[in-house]
This record gives sequence, structure tokens and C-alpha cells, in this order.
Amino acid sequence: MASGICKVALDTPLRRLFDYRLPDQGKPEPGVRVRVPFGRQKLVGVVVELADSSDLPEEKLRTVIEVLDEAPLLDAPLLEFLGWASGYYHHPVGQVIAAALPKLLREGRDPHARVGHWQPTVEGVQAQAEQALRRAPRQQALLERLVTGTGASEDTLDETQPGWRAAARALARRGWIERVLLDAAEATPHPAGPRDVAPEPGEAQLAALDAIVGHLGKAGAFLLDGVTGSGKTEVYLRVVEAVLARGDSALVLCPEIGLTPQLVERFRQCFAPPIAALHSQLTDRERMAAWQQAASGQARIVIGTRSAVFAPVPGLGVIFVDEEHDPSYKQQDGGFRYSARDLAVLRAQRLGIPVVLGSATPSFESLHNVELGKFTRLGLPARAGTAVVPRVSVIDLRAHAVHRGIAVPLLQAMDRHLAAGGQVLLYLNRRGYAPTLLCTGCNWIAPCSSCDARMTVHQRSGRLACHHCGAEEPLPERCPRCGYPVQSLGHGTERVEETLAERFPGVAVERFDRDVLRTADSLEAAFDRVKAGTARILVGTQMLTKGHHFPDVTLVGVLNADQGLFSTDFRAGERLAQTLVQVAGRAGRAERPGEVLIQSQYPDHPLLQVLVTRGYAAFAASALPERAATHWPPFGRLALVRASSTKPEAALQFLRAAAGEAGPLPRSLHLRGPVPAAMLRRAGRYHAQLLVEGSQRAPLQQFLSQWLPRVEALRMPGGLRWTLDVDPLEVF
DNA sequence: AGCACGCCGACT
DNA sequence: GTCGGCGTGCTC
Repeated sequence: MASGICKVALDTPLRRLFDYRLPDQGKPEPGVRVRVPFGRQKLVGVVVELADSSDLPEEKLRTVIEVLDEAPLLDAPLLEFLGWASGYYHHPVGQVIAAALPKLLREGRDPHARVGHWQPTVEGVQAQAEQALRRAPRQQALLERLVTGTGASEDTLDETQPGWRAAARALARRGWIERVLLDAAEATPHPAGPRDVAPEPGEAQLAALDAIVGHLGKAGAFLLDGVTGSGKTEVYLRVVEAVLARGDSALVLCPEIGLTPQLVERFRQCFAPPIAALHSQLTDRERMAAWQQAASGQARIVIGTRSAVFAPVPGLGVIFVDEEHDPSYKQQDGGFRYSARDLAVLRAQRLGIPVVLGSATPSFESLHNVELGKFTRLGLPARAGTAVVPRVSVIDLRAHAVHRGIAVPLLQAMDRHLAAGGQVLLYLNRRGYAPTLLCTGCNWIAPCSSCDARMTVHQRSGRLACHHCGAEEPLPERCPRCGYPVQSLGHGTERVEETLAERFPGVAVERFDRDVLRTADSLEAAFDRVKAGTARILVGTQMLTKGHHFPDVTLVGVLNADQGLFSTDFRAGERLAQTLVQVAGRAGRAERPGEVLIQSQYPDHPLLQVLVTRGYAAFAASALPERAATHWPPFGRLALVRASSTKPEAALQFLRAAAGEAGPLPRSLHLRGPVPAAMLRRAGRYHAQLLVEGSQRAPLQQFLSQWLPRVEALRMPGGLRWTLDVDPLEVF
């Protein structure tokens, strides 16, 4: 009889664990990685369970090749949490566990392996300060990199600075840098900033603080509801202080890399212990290192984006979800589509610790949870002496002359605010020069060859680009069909920037979108130019609506609010309201409250009216009953099956077959569709979807559990792909 | 997902 | 004559 069996989670789409005989030496505990034979390949998996015997016949069992960890990488509560997530999102456990591990650990690398690490010597730092290397740019770049980053590992240098070795040799010969061996966690620099004290909390903040701190060690969900400048971050900092004092650790989630540096900076200034930052800008090695620092307990504050909800944090005492309404918490692509915000709430609940969701524009889900008594709402009114709620009004685009996308009253307001020394922010959710290229002769419109979409004009780069599939082609000067000249129709950020340069000569314009700001560094540099006052007008997309506050911006213009007003998606209104309030919140400070002007063809639209006259809370209060009446979330539950295929009909046919497997449905469940997707053809594939609606979570979950295996067993024609999205954000 | 096996079309 | 297309089946 075998000495024992371990059940291993492997990164495959198969919805089960795999049994292996234990190796002769080494008893792997659950949470430990093992290398195992799998078909003709060798894979790294995670032991989930030990057992005395297997249901499989003896001859099918194979033996673990190697046990990779001495101690579990994932502790029991985290493993169980991942198992729950796998069940809830109906995604294979192996892939869920894989999503929780950094790539290098997934590949079987040893987190404790010592790696070559280059750091500057005292002489090197001196030389850098004296700019001694002006005639050797490669060496200078490397030295500067090592001085500012307090060193870098060889892996990281390979990834980010190809050809660094020659420069390193030369610098080492001068005795300015040296090579040391460090393990991953040691190799991560944690610069100690100047120690700051969290500012004294105000009255409302104290109340919020008391509520949360009074709950430490107990489960509880809090919605920290406060406008920009009401001091949410101060509450986070104070709670973390209390958590650390108890000997516990804290996990902070934030929506995007753009905001991480600021938040991390804030925490670094206030706390002595190292902070692990997990975000998408890290190299593979840096991510493994940060993960390891969290796992080892060395970093007791862990800050990260979406996937950090799976970070191992021993002694976790509180979880924060900053800007909890932000859609980027929901994984939108790939197989495992989870909501980091929802999972954070669940993880905290299972651990018996508080979770704090912060937002100035809470999601309807969270507001509903407050109504149900599941969340406690903690309101933070704007503090006296800080940002004041800006004056918001709507410009009727039908009643005013509009010059290239900007109405005269907005232009006049810009003149006024610029003359008074203020900065102006213009928000436009459309990058590129123009959304359409039109022929002046035959009305031909430049289409994408692989999508049912128009190509966007990018004038500066002289190209047409499809924002749905990434296709690009040269910008034609004449219509390829009839030879007449072509014309750009509509306005994107690039064109608005051009218009502003003409209309406001001598006033520096800073554009914020993916096309000009590809890296976090360039984004930071642009923000610095705004802060320094070099840039006077800011024009940009979503990028401008998050994170950064611009105290010297006194006027915010929203160039087009109308896309969200009549969208078919049930969440469009909520989204629009959140975006408008968030962008409005970028402006103003105590002495100079901001002014916000929203351009619209429909100034009387109830959404705009309620939002402008009575604010977000009133808007939500009026819109929630509508959701309830239509049974959309949070009053109903959704799961969406999306299918796509290279052949026009195959996706729909597959979903029809899937619907056919559903059998008789309980009264509380409905299948809607299948229907072709709003954009039928995208990136050369034809898309269709099938929506499952349920009034309660449990029956929907139960249905999915018995239905999905049958869908999986269906014959899959070549070129067909399908995914399940539980709690989808968008259904059209 | 990988990976191999297997059976039909245009190439050195 | 073979290289390679993707359908189908399997992975403890």
C-alpha cells in the first residue's frame, strides 16, 4: 500500500484536483508546491489536501517528483478562501490558485534562492552625485538606476536594461558598484521616507475611526463614504496604526497603478515597517520579492491592485478597498473573472476581521448592503477649511455655438479662470484625434477590417487605429473607394489639445491619455508639471479622473457626458454619475472652490438634473428603486456566458446548445438569449452571449454547478471559445 | 491548456 | 513521396 496520497491543484482548465503518491522522502503539507508528472509534461502544482487513499485505481497513480517548499506558501485559511472563490466563480481551482501566485513561484522558482544583486558603493554614490560619468551614458544610466533604486537584481536588470553587463563590469572596475548575493525579499529596497505623523482627525473622522478600531478582531464591513478631501486616507492611516499596535497586519487595495505611488508614499511616510507594494509595473522578480515580504510577515502593510486580494498576509487584521466603486476591481478578461472588492469582503468575513470600503461615489451594491444592514455606513462630510463642494452646471449644447467640441460659455469660463491664475481641466472619454474618418465624396467611413467598428484617427502618428482590437494602418489622405479627400469627424483628446493650442496661444496644455503617457514615470512627470504650474490646461481621459487631486484647478469641463445617458447597459447611469462626481472632485481647494461645467445635448435629462442639483447620494437614492423595479443587480443576480468563434454562426449555435442543457428552471431563474453581442465581430471573431438571471444567489449558484459540467461536455467546434462571468459588470 | 495521435491536401 | 492542417482524446 502506498505511504499516502496528496491531492494537487494544477494550472489546467480541468475542474478537479489530481492525486499523486507521496515521494519517499518529504511529507508535503497543504499549501506546499510540488513538481509532478502530468501526461507527457512536468508541472508545478500546489498540494491542497493529504489523504490515505485515492479513488483512482493504483496503476493510474503517479508519484510526486519533487517537493519544492519546506513550509506552505499558502496557509490553510488562504487555501480555503481560494477554494471558495473557485466555487463561487465556477473557475477551476488550479487556475484560481495559480492566479494567487507570482509567475516565478508558479514556475517553480525558489523564493529563497540567492541571486546576484548589484548595488552602488559609497564611492559610487559620490560619483553619481558629482555627475562624473557624463561621457559614458550607459554606465551613467546604470549607476543612476542603482543609486536611486538602492541596487537591482540581475534578473531585473536583464528585464529592464538589456546590455547592462558591460556597463556593470566597467563600473565595478572603478569600484563604484559591487555584486552581493541576496534572497528575493532582501533584494527589495524599502526606502525609509521622512517620518510623518498622520494628521489629527476631525470629529467625523474620529467617529469613523472609533467604529472601525472598535471592531478590530471582529468581522464587520464598513462603507467609508466621503468626498475627495474629506480625509479617507487619514482614517486608513489611523486604523493601520491601531492594527499594527495590536501586532496585526493590513492589506490595502487600490484600483490602479496610477494611484499606487501616492498612496504607498503616504504610508511609507507614516510607518516604519517595510511596506510591500504589489502592482502591475513590477518586474517578475520584484513581484515575487514583494509577495515574499508579505508572506514572511516582514512587510506588515501590503498595498496592491486587484490581484493583491490574494496576497498572503499572516496575522491580517484589516482590509481596505479604496475607491471601491472602481470597475477595475473586476477582472474583465482572461478566464478567471473575479471582483477583488467582493472577494475582499468575503476574505475579511472568513478571517473575522473588519473590511473598509472607501468611496465618494459608492457602488449601488455597497449602498444596497448598507440598506440591508450588512454594511455600516460611516459618512465623512467635507471638513471645514479643506476642499469645498464645487459649483456644477450644465451647458446646453443646442443653445450655444460650439467651436470644435467646446461651447462658447465653456471657452469664456476658461478665459476667466486662466486670467485669474487658475488651471483648467477638460475631461473627454475619447482618445485619438477623431473617432471617425469620413470621405467627403461618397460618405465612406474608415472601418476596422476585423471588427464592426470605425477606425479612430490618430493624426500625430499618421495612423488609423481600432480601439477594440488594436489594429493599425496608415492614415489615407484620399478615400480608397472614390479618391475624394477624407475628413476627420468628431473630437478626441488629441484634437482638443490642438484646438486649445490655437485658441489659447502661449498657455501650456498637458494631455493625459494612453497615447502620450505610456509609462508610470511619464504620468508622474506630467502630474509634476501640473503641480509646478508649468501646465495650465489639462485635457484627458479616465486617467484624469482617478487618484490625483489638483488643488490649483478651478474649472473642470466635461466635454461630452451624453454617451452614458442613453446606453442600454443597466449600470451606465451609475457609471456616468460616478465619473462626473469623481472628475468634479479633482478641482478646488478651500480658498477657491471649483466650478464644473458639463456639456450636454440633453441638459434636462433627469440623471444630470438630480446629480447637478442634489448630488450623488440623491442620484443614487432615486436610481436604486429603478434597479429594484427592473430586478437588475444588486436586486438580482447575474451570470453571463460569452462565446466567440471565427465562424459567424458557431458561437450562437453553441450557446443554443448550452441553453438546451439547462433543463427545467426554477421560477426564480431565467435564461435570456442567446443573442449576438452588441459588437458582433471583434478582432476577427463573432461574439454571442447567454445571460442567466436569478433573484437569489443560492439557486443561481446551484444551477450553475449542475449546468456547467453539461455545457463543458458539449462538442466544441474548432475556433470556439467560451467563458463564464459571474456578477458581470456589463451585459451588453 | 498542452501534447500526441491520426488521417487528408500541396510541396521539396 | 512527406510536412502539416486541426479534430479528438487524455492528463492523477
